Amino acid sequence: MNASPPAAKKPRTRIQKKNRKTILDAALDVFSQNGFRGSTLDQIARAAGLSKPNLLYYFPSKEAIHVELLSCLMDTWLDPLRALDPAGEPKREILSYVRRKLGMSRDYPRESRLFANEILQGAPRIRKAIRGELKDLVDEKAEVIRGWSARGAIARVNPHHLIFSIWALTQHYADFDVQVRLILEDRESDPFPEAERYLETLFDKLLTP
Amino acid sequence: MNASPPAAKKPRTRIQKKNRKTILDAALDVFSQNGFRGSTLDQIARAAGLSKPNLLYYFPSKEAIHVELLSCLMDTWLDPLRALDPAGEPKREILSYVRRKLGMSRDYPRESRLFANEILQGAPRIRKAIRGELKDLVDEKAEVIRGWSARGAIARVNPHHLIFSIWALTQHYADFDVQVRLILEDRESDPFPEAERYLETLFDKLLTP
DNA sequence: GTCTATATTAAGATAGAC
DNA sequence: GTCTATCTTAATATAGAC
Repeated sequence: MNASPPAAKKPRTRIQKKNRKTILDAALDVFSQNGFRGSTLDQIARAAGLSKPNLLYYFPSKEAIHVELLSCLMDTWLDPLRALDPAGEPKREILSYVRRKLGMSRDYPRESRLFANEILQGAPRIRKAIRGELKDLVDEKAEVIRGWSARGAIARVNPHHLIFSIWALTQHYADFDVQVRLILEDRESDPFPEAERYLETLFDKLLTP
Repeated sequence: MNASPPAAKKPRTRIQKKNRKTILDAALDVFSQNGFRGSTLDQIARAAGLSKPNLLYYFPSKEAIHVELLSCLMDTWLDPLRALDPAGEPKREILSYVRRKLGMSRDYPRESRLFANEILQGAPRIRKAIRGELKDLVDEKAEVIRGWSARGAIARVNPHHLIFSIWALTQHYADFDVQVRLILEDRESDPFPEAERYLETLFDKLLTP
């Protein structure tokens, strides 16, 4: 059995809350760009405008900061899928999900890259959350989509792979942002408007029965 | 100006060639799973069955191994797109490209993750190749696809985003393999057959005029 | 060409003053 | 709560024997 990592200190005073937020935001910057092992406490401390020992006053270790970030953000990350409404108009619901998810890539690219780094490296710290709450949510929504397919409201598609494809296509614009921008350099200074049109067409055609 | 990293030693004897290959293969294992900074020479040496100083007899530094890997593999990585034939039947050509690219994710997931790690972290070591040979190839093939669209052989789509979507959808099955398998655990032990069917349908519908 | 031993630096974490 | 100084370990790289 592995011991669970030491839990982060519970915030009490106002100043503690503020500093913890500052640290987590700086850590998100650093971890999302360099991965866990590629990031140093020095970088995070500098980004947060605090000293290294002061970081470790608020969090017991570098690992604890990373774990805290991942678990805090997991919830936000799943919100767009949670909002998929079984009672809504099927195709509109899925297209809205695509739009919300692309919006996350545009507005929260750091979060996307944080998760991408973690999963790419075998998801050592969020395996449990993936097999647990993430899988449960996906299975639940896949069942909804299967129902829509079955009654002919949308085309027949494998619902799990449909969800994967939405993740892949939208997160690509955050995770591979550098590459996308380098390739489009002389064409689109902001790839997102075109991406939105393209993905709308793609999923509209895919889902039309 | 940055000095360019020292070039790797040119192989001369048979044993040198063999050892360099062993080292690069081991390094691919390690770098693709842990990223550059997350990997250590110890890990690579152990995986290669050589001592650490022996590694540094063949390559001047850890960085040199990484650079050599990336530049050796870039070519292989672009082969499927190079094979897209302007004289072929348009939809069939694109669907074949998708199939080849998905095959790369299945057969060479380490290479996919090596590039994903690199790009995710800002592509510090392959920026030039992206703006150069990669962009040139993409622009060239995008022009081919634009021609196919214009003459009505396939539907009207943004060719650059079409190429991005093929990358995103196929590489997802290599880069996020852990997540895909954890979620499909009780359904598909091998995600690739379903992925191939799903992607074939998706691109067929997207491209039909 | 390959190894053991080691120099050198970087990074996570702690001690203890204020 | 915050800082300076420091301990400790791990990692890149080198020296030098064989």
